[in-house]
Amino acid sequence: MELNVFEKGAPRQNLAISAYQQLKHDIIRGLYAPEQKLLMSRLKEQYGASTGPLREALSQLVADRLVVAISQRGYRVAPMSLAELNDIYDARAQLEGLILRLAIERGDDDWEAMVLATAHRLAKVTDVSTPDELLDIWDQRHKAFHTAIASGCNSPHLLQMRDTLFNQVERYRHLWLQETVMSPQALELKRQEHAALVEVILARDTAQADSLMRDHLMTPVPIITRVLEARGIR
Amino acid sequence: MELNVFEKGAPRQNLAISAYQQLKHDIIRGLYAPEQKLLMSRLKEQYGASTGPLREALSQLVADRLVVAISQRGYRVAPMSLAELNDIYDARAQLEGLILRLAIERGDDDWEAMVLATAHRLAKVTDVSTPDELLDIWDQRHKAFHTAIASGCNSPHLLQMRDTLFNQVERYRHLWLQETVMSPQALELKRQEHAALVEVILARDTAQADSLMRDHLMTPVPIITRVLEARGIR
DNA sequence: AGAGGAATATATTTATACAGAATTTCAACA
DNA sequence: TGTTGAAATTCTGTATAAATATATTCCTCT
Repeated sequence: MELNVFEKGAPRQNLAISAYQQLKHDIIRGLYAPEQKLLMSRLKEQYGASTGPLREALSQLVADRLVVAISQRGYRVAPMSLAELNDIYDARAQLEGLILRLAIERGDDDWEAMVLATAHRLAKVTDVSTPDELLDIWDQRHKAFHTAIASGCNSPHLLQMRDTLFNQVERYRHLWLQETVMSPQALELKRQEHAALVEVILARDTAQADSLMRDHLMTPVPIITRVLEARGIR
Repeated sequence: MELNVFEKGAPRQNLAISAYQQLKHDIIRGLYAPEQKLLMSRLKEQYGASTGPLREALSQLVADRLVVAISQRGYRVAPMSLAELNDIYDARAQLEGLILRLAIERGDDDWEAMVLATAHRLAKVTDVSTPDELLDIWDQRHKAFHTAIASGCNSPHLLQMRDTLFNQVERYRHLWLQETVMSPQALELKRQEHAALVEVILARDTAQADSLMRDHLMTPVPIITRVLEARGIR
């Protein structure tokens, strides 16, 4: 009998797909510098795939705006800039605000329950052991919390756009996570922000929720700005 | 000296790129039915490219959500449904509303000038000769008008999301354009809607503009619904 | 005889290796 | 210093081979 590693319905792994996932991961984590050339020969040995699948993976990363392609001149990691940082975070705050207002308008009881549940899981994350594990689990539950809130808007296409934008944000956001080592104080502050968010959301206070969400999303920008400037990126 | 056909910065033509553009065009124009299988062998002779470039083109169409890929089972044209129609148009109305509010808030004098200019070009489109040409030119200037309005928001990323969503809308929108043969009356009605939009936009009347824009964008939905139902799509 | 299911055959996707075209590099020279 | 022109590198596309899925045939059992 064959051993079936994959979930039912999940697409079986291609070289193109796995190369795409790994490359994306590595670019977001800053393994390759912005504007660095992505040499086929290097990628081939790095990801164990040949030109065909790799070009396919790179095409998708171009669509994600994490890579730029110049015909006959290969692929490069997309540049980073303060202008892009500001625009991405602004666009994200605007979009997330829109989605939140819709969610408050459209969300049902299941949605409220989901928001409460994910908020609770996030608040309880202080218990775990090592700092590395803490950061991983906190980030994962933090994403789940915000995704739960957004899901209330009930629009697959708006949520898809939110995802796409998040992919682009994540490269900048990673700089923030590296910088902020998640002190107990910072964690407690975030916990309070989230609690406040939950409260106004469940009270269906659109204006207040919108405002809190914006502030919550924009806080990393000054820190990331500092990091980028320190690296000579303007 | 080399002859340079292309704009500065515009990517030079690849087989992958031209195959992508043609395929996208053909899918939007309904040349391939929803869920129709896209056979490599057929695509190869149709677009004069071999598997490599074609897979690359198809990858990008998957990112555009115009094509779906199933591992080891090839590519299919993305399905269409009433649910998707409604969600796409809703998401678009919401996003366009958001962008319009920001444009009214942020747009400068150049923006106002551009809105007026493109509105004028659109209003003057009745003069041209054949009906086919009329539809082409009207559609082109109509897009330019709405793009000019949106550009005021001053956010490349929001405009990029708008573009992406518009690609997905266009397959449905094409059904509407085919159905509405652009009678002089319909054209006159649209002209009035656009004039009203320009007026409230320049008056910076956010609420009114938002409301007019929503109505303007949502009008095709009932007609497209009828067409889809007539084709047995629900 | 007809339905169900294994076994075979065909078709299709996926990956690789190679050939041709374009670009970049780098040294020689004005 | 700047330019020119080969050599090397790299990108782009095709042909081919391997893996996988789909269709067909044929056999068995009720």
